[in-house]
Amino acid sequence: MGRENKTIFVILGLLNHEPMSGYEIKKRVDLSLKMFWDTGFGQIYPTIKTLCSDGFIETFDKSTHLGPEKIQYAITEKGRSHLKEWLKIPAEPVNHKIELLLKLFFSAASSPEYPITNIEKFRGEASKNLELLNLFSESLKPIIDDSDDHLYYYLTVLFGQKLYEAYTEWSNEAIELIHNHQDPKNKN
Amino acid sequence: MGRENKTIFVILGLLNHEPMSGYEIKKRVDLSLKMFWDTGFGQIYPTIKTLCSDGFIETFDKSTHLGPEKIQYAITEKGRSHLKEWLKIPAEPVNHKIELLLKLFFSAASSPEYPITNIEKFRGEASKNLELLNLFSESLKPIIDDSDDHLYYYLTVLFGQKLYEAYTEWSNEAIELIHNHQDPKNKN
DNA sequence: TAGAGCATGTAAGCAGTTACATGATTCA
DNA sequence: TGAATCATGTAACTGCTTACATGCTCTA
Repeated sequence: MGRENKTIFVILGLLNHEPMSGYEIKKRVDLSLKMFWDTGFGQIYPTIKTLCSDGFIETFDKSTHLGPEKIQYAITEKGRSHLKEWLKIPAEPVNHKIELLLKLFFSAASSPEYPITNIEKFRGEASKNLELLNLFSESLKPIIDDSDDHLYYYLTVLFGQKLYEAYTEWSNEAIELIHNHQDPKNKN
Repeated sequence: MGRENKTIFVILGLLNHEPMSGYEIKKRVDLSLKMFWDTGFGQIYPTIKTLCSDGFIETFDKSTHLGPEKIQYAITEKGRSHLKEWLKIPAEPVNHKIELLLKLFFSAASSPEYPITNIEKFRGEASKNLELLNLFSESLKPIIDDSDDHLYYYLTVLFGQKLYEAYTEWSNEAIELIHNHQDPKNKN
C-alpha cells in the first residue's frame, strides 16, 4: 500500500509556489525532485483529477492561449491547509531499496568481476549526479538568504551532495577491498 | 511495476547459502538485508510458492520435526543458475524515495520548527542505525578474509556506515543552516 | 494461564511503472 | 516532411503493504 499517496503533496507543494500545468509539474519534478522523489505522467494526471474533485486544486484560467492546449491548475485554500498539515507530521523512516547491495550481498555465488563492474557503474552514476549537484549548489549558495524556498532547496541539494560523496567513497573502498581479498588467493 | 520481482532473488540468495523455512528467511532479512531491502511475510510466502512451481526451489525433508510445523526449502540447480545469471546483470540505478526531503523541499510553507523536528528525528534514526552497524562492522572486520560471504556482507555494512554517517553530517549542517537563516530575521 | 514468539498463509487494495493513444507546434 | 518537443491522458499490470486468520510451543 505505501499507506499514503505522496504524489498528492508533490503537486500541492509545487502549485503552492505558482500555478502550473501537469506537464510543467513533471518538468519541475525532473529538475528538482527526481533525486529523492521521482514520479511519472501516469501518476500525475490521475492525481490531479482526484485533487480537483476533492477541491484541493482548481483549474486556473490562462489568458494567453498559444501553442498546444494547456490546462493550468492553482492550489485552493483547502489544498494549502492540507499541505501545511502534512508538513507538520513527521516523515516516515526511509525504506531503502538498493538493488546493487542486494546483488552484492549474494555475490559470493559469482565471479568477483561482476560485483566490481556493478560497483564501477554505481560509482559512475554517483559522480555524474554529484557533478550536477555541485553546479546547483554553487548557484544556490549565494542566494539562500534571499528566501526560505532557496534555503530549503539548497538543503536538499546539500543532502544529495553528501549522499553521492558517500556513495563514491564507499565504491572506491569496496573495489579496493575486493581486489585485496582475491589477490592473496589467486596466486595459483 | 518495478519491472521485476526482486524478492525472488532475496529468497534464492538466502537459500543458496543453506536450506531454510519462510519464517527463517524473514528473520535473515530483518537481520541483514533490512537496511537495503526490506520485505514482509505477505510477499515472501507467495513468492516461495511461485518459486516452487517454477522449479527454482523445492521442499527439503527435515528429519527433526520438533516444535510447530516448519517447511524447509532448498535451492535447485535451476534456481542456482537463475541466481547466477541475475548477479551478472548490472543493477538498476537507485530510485530514492525520501519523504523527509519531500517535506523539506516544501517547508517554506511552514514554520521552521517542523522541518527542524523532522530532521532531528531523522538524525536520531541515523545514529541508532549507525551504532548497530558499527557493532556488526567490528565483528565482521577480523573475518572478512575467511570467506567471500563475509567480505560481501562486510561491504554492505560498510555501505550502511557511510550512508548513515552522511545522514548524520547532513542533519547537523542542515539544522545549523536553518537556525542561522532565521536568526537575523527574528529579531523583531 | 496468558503472553511472547514460532510458523504459515490469504485477501484487499493502493502505489507506481510501462506502454499505448492522440494531436498540436516548432524547427531543421 | 519528419523529428523533437509540448501536452494530456488511459489501460494494464505488478509490487508491496496491511490487516486478518489460524494454531502451536515455551516460559514466567
